[in-house]
Amino acid sequence: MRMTPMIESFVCHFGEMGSRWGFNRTVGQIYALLVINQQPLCANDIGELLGISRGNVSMGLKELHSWQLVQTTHRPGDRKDYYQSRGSIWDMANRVFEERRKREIDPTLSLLRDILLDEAGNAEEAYAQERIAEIHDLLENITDWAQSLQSLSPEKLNTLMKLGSGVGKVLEFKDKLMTKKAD
Amino acid sequence: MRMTPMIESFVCHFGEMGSRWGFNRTVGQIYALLVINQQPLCANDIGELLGISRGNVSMGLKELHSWQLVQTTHRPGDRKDYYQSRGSIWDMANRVFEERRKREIDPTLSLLRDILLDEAGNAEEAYAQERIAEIHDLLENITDWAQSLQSLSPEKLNTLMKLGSGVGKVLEFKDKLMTKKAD
DNA sequence: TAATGCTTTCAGAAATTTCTGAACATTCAA
DNA sequence: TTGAATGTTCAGAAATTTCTGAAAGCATTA
Repeated sequence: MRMTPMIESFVCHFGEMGSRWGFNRTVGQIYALLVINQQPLCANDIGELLGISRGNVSMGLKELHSWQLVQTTHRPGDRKDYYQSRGSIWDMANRVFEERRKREIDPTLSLLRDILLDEAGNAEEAYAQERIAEIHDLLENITDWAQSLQSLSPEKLNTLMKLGSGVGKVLEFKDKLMTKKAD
Repeated sequence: MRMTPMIESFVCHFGEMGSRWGFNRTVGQIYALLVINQQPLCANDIGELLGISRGNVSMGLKELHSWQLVQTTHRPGDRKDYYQSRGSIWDMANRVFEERRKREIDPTLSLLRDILLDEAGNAEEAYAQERIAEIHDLLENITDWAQSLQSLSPEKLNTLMKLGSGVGKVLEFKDKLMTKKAD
């Protein structure tokens, strides 16, 4: 593969974007490269295309592996490992959400829970606990919800997203039905 | 205010969490302090409580200000600025989403769009464009959807979240109705 | 107009993160 | 058993981010 300007700008940008999403620049660039390249690439190719050291490539691939975003393939009569992106773009987004939840939200939730179990020592701490409870509940709601959305089929998720704020109407409708039933 | 162990652990952790969410440790800690403290604090208090320099406090508050997460108040006969967190926890979450979208997603969408406007120079670029289009569409869908959810009232959003994956059932139901209507 | 009390700015220091490359590990073929 | 090809690790170098503190700015009051 050659680095055309189009491909280079994508890979570069994805590197920067990556660092916002919880992995570093190199990891983002390696992944970008593998996503837009139909043929699997070996570690050497990757290092040369991105101009980074072998060690760095190895560490980056290790990271992507732990995120289950790449898979390794082999060619007959060739001992090199070849790497490919794994799953659909949807899978990728899910993985990123999941990983971030595990690394960033869960520990926070657990700390907040611990704090809420403590007895407030004074009025200030009592107030603090109220606010912390709000944050805890919000985080918990959002993550629970995100998880239940992930269990929805992609088609249903798509319907839901297409609905946009129109989902409000559907909810009203459902409310009406529930009320009738209760009569 | 005093830094009790409970409050200290919250503030510390929020600092680390903050750095994952697009603002640095200090900004996270200052915000945590203001959220759990009912009384407004002045810059000096903040610096002392967190053990950071005057300049750092000022920069942190400036950042929080630009995110519209704090407001400044004054006391009669006191020239110092006092700071308070602003809005509900929900507002805070919205602000964070919004800011992150503006800073992280929008530039990427715009780059991807530009790339998609270019003519593919060869088969490799054509394949790359296909994958880039997938990413673009996914990002666009998600952000559009997130935006339309933000326009929903908090109560409706809450209903929706409580529904969890049960939203699937409601969608099926709506589908049936739409089909009947079309008959 | 000078002094005071407070905030802001920013150059460079300190801390943190990322990257390199040499050393080591592993596998296979000769 | 040796050596060639490849992958992995990790100490320290390089790059990046964050923080400090001194200087400057800005009102206000004496």
